[in-house]
Amino acid sequence: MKLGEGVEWSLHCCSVLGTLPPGVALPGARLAEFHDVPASYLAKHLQALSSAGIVESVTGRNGGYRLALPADEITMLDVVLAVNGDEPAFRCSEIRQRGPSAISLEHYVRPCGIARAMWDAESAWRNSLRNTTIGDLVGELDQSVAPEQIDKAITWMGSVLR
Amino acid sequence: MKLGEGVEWSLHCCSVLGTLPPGVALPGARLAEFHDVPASYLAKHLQALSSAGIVESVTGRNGGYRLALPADEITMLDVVLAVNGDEPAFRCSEIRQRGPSAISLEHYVRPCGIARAMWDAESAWRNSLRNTTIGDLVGELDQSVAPEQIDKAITWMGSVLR
DNA sequence: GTCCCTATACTCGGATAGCAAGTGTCCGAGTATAGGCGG
DNA sequence: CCGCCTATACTCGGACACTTGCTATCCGAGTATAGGGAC
Repeated sequence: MKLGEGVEWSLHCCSVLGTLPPGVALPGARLAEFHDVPASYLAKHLQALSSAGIVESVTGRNGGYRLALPADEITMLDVVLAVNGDEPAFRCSEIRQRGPSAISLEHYVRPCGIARAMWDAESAWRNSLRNTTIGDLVGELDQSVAPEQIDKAITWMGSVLR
Repeated sequence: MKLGEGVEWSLHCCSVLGTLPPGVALPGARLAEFHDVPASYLAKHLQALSSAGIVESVTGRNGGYRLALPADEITMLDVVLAVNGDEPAFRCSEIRQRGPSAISLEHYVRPCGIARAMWDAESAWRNSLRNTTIGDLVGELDQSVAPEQIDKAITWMGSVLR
């Protein structure tokens, strides 16, 4: 079980976009510069976010990305699934239907206990992520980020948005 | 986020081993045959379970694998972590310490909200898996497996264990 | 001064290589058993 | 008939190829803007 690096980047990007004034877009290249990550690769994930309807792209000059919904209506789960794919982590291959003790297919009506337990665990994981929105992340930035860094970020943002 | 196939195999193997009389060992090749999976590859995961102290190997003729602990003392989480690695799925690369708004290292004392939320979700996942033991899985086999299949499995097992 | 047109520069989007990890396989080291031999 | 010894066959354990998916990159299509020119 491993989560791709793009998940972290995407969540940070959404947080940044959530701090912008409504309607203002930030280019992908600027988002990459702000986080010091490869711009070309970040673009791939921003594309996924765009396809999922989480961010929307503004083309042309002074274009970029901006949140497609209010920050409070975007959950962390939405972002994670958009970037990492919405397939469940555990996939039951029904190996109980194979081997020397297999019986006719019609007897397998109830999922096996292993699959149920794994899916329950994944539901717990998803529910936890569903309980935090991008708006929550933005709201607690002043608690986890030093004021000095916030000032620098605001200054940089002002020079970029122009 | 994707869980390797070996996780499923390992959990099923532990369930099977949990049904055996105490002290009896089942060779990896028979476990593979019972589940109809590649024996050579399953051996790799059984090795991991052995290293983790979940199963113990009995060498030589009539050897094989058996649970190293009572089935009620082995949680699903133990098995999953042994096979899939115990690294957290989400790894914070501290990208907030990079880019144009970075400040001196000493200001980053509290983990960022994103990492905290991701870790909380993973804790929920782990806690859920911790609440189910191999013994629980064995105990509910008669609810999720048809009696006919149980009979066939017992018959096969008897012919193999000799 | 105002409006329109064009060229520009900037944006996103998808198609294209490189690499790590999971997947699959193999052969060698070690051991408990089965059978034969001697007493 | 009983005990010992040896050869065997079977076990696990680690070292070696292959495939999938994540990582990283590039170039082309499209558009809002900026500037210049005409009215």
